[in-house]
Amino acid sequence: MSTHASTTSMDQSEEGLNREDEQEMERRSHRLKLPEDGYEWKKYGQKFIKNIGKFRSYFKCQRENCMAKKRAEWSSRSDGELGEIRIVYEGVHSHEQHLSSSSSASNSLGTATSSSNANQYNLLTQVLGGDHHHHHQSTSTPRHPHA
DNA sequence: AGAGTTTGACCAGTC
DNA sequence: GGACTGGTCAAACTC
Ligand SMILES: [Zn+2]
Repeated sequence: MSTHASTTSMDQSEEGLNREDEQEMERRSHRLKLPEDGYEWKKYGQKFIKNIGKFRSYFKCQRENCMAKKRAEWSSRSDGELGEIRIVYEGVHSHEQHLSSSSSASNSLGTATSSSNANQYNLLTQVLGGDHHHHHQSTSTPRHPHA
């Protein structure tokens, strides 16, 4: 038996998508898109804050000379329905934002830079356990200027 | 191939 | 001193 017959069975060398792969891909295709703010961010962490029952993602500006950070927070919904996403900016940018609203979608070559993959992140849960004490700290609650 | 993303583990601060 | 939380890093994975 054995005798690796040339391409064995589950060889995903180049073209061989298994159901699991497709499932994974499909799962991955469901990502949360954050509103573009004109800056490029790199996600470096995500955690679930059980205290508030919300997810929190951590982003950092991609500029080498920029240390601005961004924090995205949203409620956890098992229905797949996300509440409102609150974005908190920390630090200041030492550069002007380059990405802008209009003038995007322009590619001489069809490099498919489509804005489809602008800001897509996967939602997952991190288990946090233990709720005993309560802490009171000025939870900055930014209010909107106006509804 | 590379950049960007994902996820668990680690660290620090707090009580 | 231990326990818990929030924040960050790094390896692994994806595209
Ligand atoms: Zn910046």
